[in-house]
Amino acid sequence: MSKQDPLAAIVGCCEPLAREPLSAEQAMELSRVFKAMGDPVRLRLLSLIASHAGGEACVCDLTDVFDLSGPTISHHLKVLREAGLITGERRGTWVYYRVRPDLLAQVSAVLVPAAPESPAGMPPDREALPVVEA
Amino acid sequence: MSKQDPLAAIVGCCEPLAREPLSAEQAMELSRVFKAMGDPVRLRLLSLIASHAGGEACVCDLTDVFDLSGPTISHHLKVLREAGLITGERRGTWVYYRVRPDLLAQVSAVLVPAAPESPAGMPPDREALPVVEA
DNA sequence: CATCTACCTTGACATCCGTCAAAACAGCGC
DNA sequence: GCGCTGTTTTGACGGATGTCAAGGTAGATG
Repeated sequence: MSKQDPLAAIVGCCEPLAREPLSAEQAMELSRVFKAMGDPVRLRLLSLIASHAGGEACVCDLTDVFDLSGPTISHHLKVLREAGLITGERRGTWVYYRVRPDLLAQVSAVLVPAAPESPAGMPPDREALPVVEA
Repeated sequence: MSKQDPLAAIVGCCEPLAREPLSAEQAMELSRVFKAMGDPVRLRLLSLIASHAGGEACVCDLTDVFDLSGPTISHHLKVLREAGLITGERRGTWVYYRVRPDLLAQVSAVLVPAAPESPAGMPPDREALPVVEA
């Protein structure tokens, strides 16, 4: 459970949620990644980096997209970095960030709904259960 | 953008992150789901419900798993419910929760790394870029 | 109707978090 | 070495959040 590289904790970590409950430790590590993505600015930053031409984005490409100060963007990038979602590389005065697709793939796989191993014969009306009125 | 049913906002919402940046609105909706999963207790609750026999769990199955008070569990379930991740149904004095697999599938799909449309010819050494030393 | 169990809501509190101004650090060119 | 640009860190502040005690609601039973 390395704090410096959450990927090490998450690789091979978890069956799909629908198959097996997470342990307290697994939930602790995985929730850190979700919490990092739980802010709209950070989520947009992640998507900007992931989809940027060349698979990486310079901080200078990111800061003007938001009406926020430089330190705020820097702070958000740090949160993403520490969650293991991105890696950064300095090239001269510029810093370029890339996403870690392996981590995203892992997290994505944990969320996948019940695999085709779902029990056959489930009553189809189960899907129509009413939502609780709050 | 219904506040009562985030699924309505997320269905068909988003290309994979790696393909296209999220808009501010998309990020706002999606980050709400991630924020809901960004707490270890809530993530464990979600996994317990998702993997429970019969695809649903009664609150009474959940409360003893944690060393937390009833109101805290209730609050967490509410957060998950309002994020659209679970639905609840009262049966007599008991309340049963189920996950919404369609929402999970959507969110999972957004996180999937670059699809097979990735540009061929990417230099393989790109994966070995060093992590910035903090 | 009274009593019970299960669950949810309210309000208070301590802790956490997003934001920015100021300061500091990293790298470059002269 | 100095001045510049780009980026990160630090510290303060206001707002958000996890937790629980107290209180309330929903449903079942006698």
